[in-house]
Amino acid sequence: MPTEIPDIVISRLPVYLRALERLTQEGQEVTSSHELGRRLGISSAQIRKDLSHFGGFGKQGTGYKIAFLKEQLRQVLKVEREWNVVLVGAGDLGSAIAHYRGFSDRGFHIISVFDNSAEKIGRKLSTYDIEPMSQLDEFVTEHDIRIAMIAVPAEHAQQVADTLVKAGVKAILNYAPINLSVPEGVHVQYIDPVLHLQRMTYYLSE
Amino acid sequence: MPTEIPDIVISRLPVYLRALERLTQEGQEVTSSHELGRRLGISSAQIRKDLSHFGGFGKQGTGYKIAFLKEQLRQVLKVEREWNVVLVGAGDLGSAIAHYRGFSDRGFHIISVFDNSAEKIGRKLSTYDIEPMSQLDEFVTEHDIRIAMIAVPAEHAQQVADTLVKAGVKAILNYAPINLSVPEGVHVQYIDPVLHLQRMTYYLSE
DNA sequence: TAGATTGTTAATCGATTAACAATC
DNA sequence: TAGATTGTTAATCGATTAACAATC
Repeated sequence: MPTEIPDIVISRLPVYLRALERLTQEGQEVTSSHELGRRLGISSAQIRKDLSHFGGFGKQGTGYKIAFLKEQLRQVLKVEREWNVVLVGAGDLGSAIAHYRGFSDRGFHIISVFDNSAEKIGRKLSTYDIEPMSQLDEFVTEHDIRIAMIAVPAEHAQQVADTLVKAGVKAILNYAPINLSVPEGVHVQYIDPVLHLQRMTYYLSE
Repeated sequence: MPTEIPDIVISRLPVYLRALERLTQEGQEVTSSHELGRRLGISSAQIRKDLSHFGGFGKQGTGYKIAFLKEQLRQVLKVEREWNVVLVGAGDLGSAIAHYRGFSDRGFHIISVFDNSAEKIGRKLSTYDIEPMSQLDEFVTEHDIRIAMIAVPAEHAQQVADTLVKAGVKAILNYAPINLSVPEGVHVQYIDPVLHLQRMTYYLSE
């Protein structure tokens, strides 16, 4: 059995992948753990250790072929494929998310948007028709959706999450400023920009 | 001298604060490390240990008075005051940020928006006039701005960061999908939603 | 008083780093 | 071959957890 990879290692792989993509854009074809580490502010030892969990991707003396390493990381992370996701919430925040190009550029396609406000249902949000929440369950099941984004007010987020999980969603990107409780096996990541700002003000002098 | 508080402790305080605000909304006045831990999926010991870095905020036998603890955490984090921030980048992403209410609701006020596109300058973005990048330096200096948000394309982000730092900014919330290099004493937090999605796909079965 | 929960110390656990043999 | 850099093991470091005396 393959030994369990620590979550913290997995969480760094997308950062490595992003840096490698940047290096490619800059026209580079080979890199080393030292160069990558310098760019990311991480020790070279950590990068080598992290990568070694998945195999030997480099060559002693020369480093890593960027194209190859990128491909390997994409496969490990399962982002070499395209993913369909649903977005729940068509308010200010949902609207911003729906208009953001970065998701489909990088393989995550929003295929439907849901909201419970009678006046929004049927209207367009970016290129999407806003669907009623009552159809969320059925839609997720039928399209075998694994990933959802929640952009509803905090007080509805848990209930939306429950519906999503019941319908089979296994990964939730939660923009509501609240911790969700989900069963084992369901993954949640949080985005709350204010929280990031609050992590920095501590260090600011008067 | 007060012993150095680990960054990881600081990074959890806003999460505690957010949970306490939620409890207040639900009408609760007192809580315990156990209850908080259960809500957040964190051990009660960790919460007590984290809080104890800053003083004894609770009472044996009864727990923590929420209003008091919130106030203490706000002061520790320096979010009991209001902060002015600048936003650089008025594209899709910058536009979404400018329209987002959550920042000023929680004490972070965007007071100006900058972009380098000739066609955007002078136009309105939400309630803001878009200013030319050439005035960024002067504006930051004059208004003694400490916090900035970067929402420009990856290839310009480092250069924007350099300008900001030179003008005196000490905290950057970076939405561009690239690692910034900044001098010691300048803090950067990153927001890249795709990266969060990529941290979950690893765990999804075929 | 009895029950509950804090604040803190000591023990455990896990992650990071240092170091180096292997090898390109 | 000499120089460079990987992959990996062992050592270090730091964070989390367990446990409990103090005390409300």
